[in-house]
Amino acid sequence: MQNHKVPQATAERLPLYYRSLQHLASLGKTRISSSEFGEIVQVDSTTIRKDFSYFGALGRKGYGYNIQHLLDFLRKILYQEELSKVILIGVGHLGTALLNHNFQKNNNTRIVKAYDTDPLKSGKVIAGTEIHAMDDLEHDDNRDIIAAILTVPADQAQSAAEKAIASGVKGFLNFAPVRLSLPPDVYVRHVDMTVELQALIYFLNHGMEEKQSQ
Amino acid sequence: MQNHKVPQATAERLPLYYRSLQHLASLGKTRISSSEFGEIVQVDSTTIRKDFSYFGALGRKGYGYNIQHLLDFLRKILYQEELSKVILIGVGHLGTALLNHNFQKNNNTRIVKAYDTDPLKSGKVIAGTEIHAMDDLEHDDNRDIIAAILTVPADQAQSAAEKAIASGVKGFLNFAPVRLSLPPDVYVRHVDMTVELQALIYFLNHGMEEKQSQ
DNA sequence: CTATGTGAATTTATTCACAGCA
DNA sequence: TGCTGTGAATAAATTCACATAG
Repeated sequence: MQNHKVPQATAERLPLYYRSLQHLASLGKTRISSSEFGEIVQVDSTTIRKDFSYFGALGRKGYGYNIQHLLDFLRKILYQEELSKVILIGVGHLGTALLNHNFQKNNNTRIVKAYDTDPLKSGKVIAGTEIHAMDDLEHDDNRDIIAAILTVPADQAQSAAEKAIASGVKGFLNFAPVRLSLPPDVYVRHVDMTVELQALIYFLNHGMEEKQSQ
Repeated sequence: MQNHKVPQATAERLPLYYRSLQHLASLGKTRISSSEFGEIVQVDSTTIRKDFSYFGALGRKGYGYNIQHLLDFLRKILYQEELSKVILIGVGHLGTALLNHNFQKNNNTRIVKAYDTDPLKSGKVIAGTEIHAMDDLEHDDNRDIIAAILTVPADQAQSAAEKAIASGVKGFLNFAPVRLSLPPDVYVRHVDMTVELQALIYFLNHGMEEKQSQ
């Protein structure tokens, strides 16, 4: 069995598994059962076993899963063996926060360059990352960049994304509160904090006590 | 037909609809069809019609939807008529960014108070929001607070959440990269940027060109 | 003729139930 | 016995197909 038909829901849980297993490994833990792991990541143990089963037999009956073995496997499938370079577009409050954070912790992803429209910002360096002028974006060669993090205001998101695509970027993590209209070969994930907060308030007010999201 | 059995997926789209309709209204638009709206929010038009149908007939056949009517309706169901007060726990880079942003735009939600462990920060005011000492959290009366935004480091998230619950908070928007173990009447939504970025990288590398997330 | 509203069909995801290996 | 791996059953969400109202 190979990754030729991995359900989307499964794929979206893999990074969570990966990070959690890294944490367990750092505590010195070497094996774990699907039920113990399920409690930690708050995913039903059957779902975990099924998720792993799409990639073949990763565990051992009566034993559970070897954490290092899972990590080695997930590192490959999540392309964490090689460094994934991303750019950040929009160095406002949120963009600056992400630059300072820069996904350092056990994560082979790095913001290598940032862009901003503000001429006072371009040329500066924040947390080791140089800020370029937004006007340069579409002319740069960013074909070695896998994705862009979009932290520009809503009204600039579409045009910024188009410039990034012109420079070679194929994916976006979009923090701007708009949906982008982009070519079908471009993949976008939205991180929409306002929507999340309103959804939270909706569920709290309508009493969905049981369900934990994601 | 009332909101007595609204699917979770529908509920999670309502804030997106609401914001997008606010934007359309601000452009002076008064009516919209499900298909035109679907293109804007990137949700299939049938899904939109079905979503609205759970709340009764909000549109008119042959006409579409009256934007103001939808807005009035969504404002109620999303509890945007009254101000929703939230607190922010953890005034690091991300927390500071959220304080500066503070959900101002057409959103009746406000961060009214922040907490941080750093004694140098408590007492200060950022973007009009006062920062309190983390030690005060569990003793404060936050029963008028609907939710807390958790922007503390992973290893502090669980204990910070427990203190917030002690103070009366019932919901969390959790930015910390851990799953929280909390009483079943507490609702948590996770905003997990690292997971999102890794999922994006996964899909880009495994070629899922078609699908747009969320 | 347009565009909603909705049962029915389909697809996707989760959960059950248990066979089988260590 | 303990725990995985997986077909079968169920549940949830989406999409189809079309009747119907304006």
